[in-house]
Amino acid sequence: MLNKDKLKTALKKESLRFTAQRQLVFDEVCRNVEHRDADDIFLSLRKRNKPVSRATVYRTIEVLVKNKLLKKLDVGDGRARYERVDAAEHHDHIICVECGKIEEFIDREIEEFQEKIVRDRGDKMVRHILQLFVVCKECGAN
Amino acid sequence: MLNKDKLKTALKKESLRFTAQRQLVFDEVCRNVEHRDADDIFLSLRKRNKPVSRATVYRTIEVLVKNKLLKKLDVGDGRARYERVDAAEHHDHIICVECGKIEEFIDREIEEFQEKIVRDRGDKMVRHILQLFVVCKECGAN
DNA sequence: ACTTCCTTGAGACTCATTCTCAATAATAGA
DNA sequence: TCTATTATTGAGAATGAGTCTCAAGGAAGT
Repeated sequence: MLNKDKLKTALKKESLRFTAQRQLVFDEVCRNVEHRDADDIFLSLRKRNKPVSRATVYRTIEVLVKNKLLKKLDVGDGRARYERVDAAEHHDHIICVECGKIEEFIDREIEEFQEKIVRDRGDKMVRHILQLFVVCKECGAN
Repeated sequence: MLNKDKLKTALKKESLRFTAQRQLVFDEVCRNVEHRDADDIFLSLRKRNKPVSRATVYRTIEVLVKNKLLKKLDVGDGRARYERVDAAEHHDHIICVECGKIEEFIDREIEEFQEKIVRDRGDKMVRHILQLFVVCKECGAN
């Protein structure tokens, strides 16, 4: 499905109108720069002379997250990060506490253990967070 | 080691003075009510006629977290929770997105997988977060 | 095109947390 | 113990990410 159609589908599902601003925000997050915060997106649009207000950026992000076109990431510094969701598999994050670099990893086995824990308790998994805070190889070398 | 000594040791290590306020905050968090936010601690002290200012509560919490007498927990609602660290083993959290209940679990195998991932990359683990967001059994039944 | 009612933008507001700074208290030294 | 030094405290101001307000503008159905 084309990007534009993904957005339109999501908006229809939410009974929201398709607008130029929502398209601009979605285009911006689709530029595939990873782990950006809301202000990055706002400023990037403004810089490219496609200004959309902060309020609209936040409002649009909310819709995108709700419809799984965008993933929200909390790295514990009080600013949410967002990353585009595409066909790629679910992944978790390794965050360097010194340089702030965020990398991704996947571990099927851990995923399965998590599922099992929840299933065994009789709960229903909604989502999960697995974050490994490290001093990365480069930072550790200094 | 006695609680008071744990605090004194931490303060000495940080070159900070032992004060009645810091003792009060530490006593309060040691009352073992789990997963409290900073304002809970502040209000609880005030209610028991042991008022300590918000600023001091926050400042003391920071020292306690840094010295691993308290663990900070981010459940994604914008208010940090704190739980006392005692002899008990490290654990992770299951959070119900409907009722807000926070429970704990331990899984040695997941822990080991995490260690291995970091080790294999050449990074050094500082801490990790594993949170399973669920609809719990009780909430799912309704 | 008309009408309805949703969306937008600018800035006010919220709320957790941090900062400021003058008054107070802890510690070291005499 | 008394004093000098320097850290700590508290009240409230400041911060900053995110949310809300509401009048003006725009999308969509008829």
